[in-house]
Amino acid sequence: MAKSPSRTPVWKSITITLTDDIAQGRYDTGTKLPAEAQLAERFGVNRHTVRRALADMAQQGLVHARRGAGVFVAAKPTDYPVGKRIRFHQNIRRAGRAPSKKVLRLEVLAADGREADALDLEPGAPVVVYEGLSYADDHPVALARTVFPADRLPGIMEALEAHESITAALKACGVEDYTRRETRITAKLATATQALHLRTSEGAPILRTTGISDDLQGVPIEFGRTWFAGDRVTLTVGDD
Amino acid sequence: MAKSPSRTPVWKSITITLTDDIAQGRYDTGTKLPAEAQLAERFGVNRHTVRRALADMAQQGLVHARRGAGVFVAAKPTDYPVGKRIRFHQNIRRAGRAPSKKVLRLEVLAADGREADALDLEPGAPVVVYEGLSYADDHPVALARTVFPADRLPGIMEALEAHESITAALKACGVEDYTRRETRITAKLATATQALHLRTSEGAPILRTTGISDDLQGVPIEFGRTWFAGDRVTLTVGDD
DNA sequence: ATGTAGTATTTGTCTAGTTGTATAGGACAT
DNA sequence: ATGTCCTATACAACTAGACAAATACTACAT
Repeated sequence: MAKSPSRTPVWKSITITLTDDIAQGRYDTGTKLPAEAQLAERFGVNRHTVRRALADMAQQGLVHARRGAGVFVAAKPTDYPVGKRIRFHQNIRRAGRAPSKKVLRLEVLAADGREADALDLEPGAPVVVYEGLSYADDHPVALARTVFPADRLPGIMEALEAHESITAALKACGVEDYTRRETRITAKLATATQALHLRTSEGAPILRTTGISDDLQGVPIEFGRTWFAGDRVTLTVGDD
Repeated sequence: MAKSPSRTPVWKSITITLTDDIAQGRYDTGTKLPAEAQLAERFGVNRHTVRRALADMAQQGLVHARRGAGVFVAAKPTDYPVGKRIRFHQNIRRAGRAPSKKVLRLEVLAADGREADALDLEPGAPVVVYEGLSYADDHPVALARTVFPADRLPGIMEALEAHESITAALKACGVEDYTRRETRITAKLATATQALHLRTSEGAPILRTTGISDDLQGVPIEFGRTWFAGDRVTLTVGDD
């Protein structure tokens, strides 16, 4: 007897294959996928199993089904440029999609060791902790936890609440421009809460970026981590 | 049977009985056995005891179970010649069996790098992707994924749909003859979907051939991979 | 050309049946 | 004591078939 029968459900492997087909551009945005019955033939499974896979993809916002018409590709995995100038709203808009954000947490705390180190502060200095979700076309793309030096950016808390983008909030605090000093990227597995926010499953692959941004004088003004749903986002590095 | 302590386990006697039933032709190859629950009732044992017997028979390659569908009597081994002239229908017919094929997928897509390289095309040029199952006496023998250059073979898509064999379809597109430039053979483990198509189990050994065919002028007209159920197919090389 | 009716196609939903897996426990031989 | 054989129960994963509902397509009358 073979040792491991079906460790991964069949429907999941179908999800992976179809998601890859879309990511590779074999099915473009807006085009119709083959009918469920045809996909069932192609994969050698019952139609219901294909439906299970498509339902999973629909929940992630990758496809959208219309009864009687077909299943259509809703969105290609988002290309997200990582470089010196990271501006979420600009990036998403450039991809022809509607950016928005939701504040999950906003409070003033004392900086811990690593935060103080990254932001060049005394340990225990007040920092504004922002946690939020970023959306593209109402689909969650990124979960971010960002720390700002409170004393260096008076009014940042109110600005973050009022303005739609972080760039706009920083500008309201007198930061005309800012650039990324460095960005580190690693792969993680989604925790339960991360999965909930990013509308993926616990244990799904996650891209985590860690970065520090400076203002034009080279003074650090932001230290944060961002988590991306790995199967829906492609980080691109290089051209900037 | 009084209270004599049976030296042979119950499950083994079930194996013997069922194996004999198959050998006697009471269950033909490809047909479904009664459900495990019914067999359990017939033998007056628990379902798990029947499963133990069926697992033993499955390991011997006598039967094959499909979750949700049933347990089926496995097909007999097939010899499959590999050489310069590979013609599935001819090969199968020569073995005294009835060939047929089923189209699983037929789409026009953009060629990826390897496909373009193999077919001597520009990357992104249109290719017809064909995926199909080949049968001998209604038993799946091979799972094929073949890529044809769309521009070089006008009408190939309709021809593949209409004609019973690939050779016939190519002839309809003006390809009188074609030969294998090279064939590579490796062993793989069956993925879930491959196993479903070939009626074997995930993780079972699979023979994979990769090949390119040229027309009489030496122009590549086909690049494809074919998967065979390793325990049911013997590839033969040499005489041609 | 245009609207309409009919047909075929496609997704949504439901019910039922089958195998795969996990857990728990009793009987029995070595 | 330990492992094998068998029973019992429950649930997950998948198949199978049928029908409803929404849409797309085609032929036809005007």
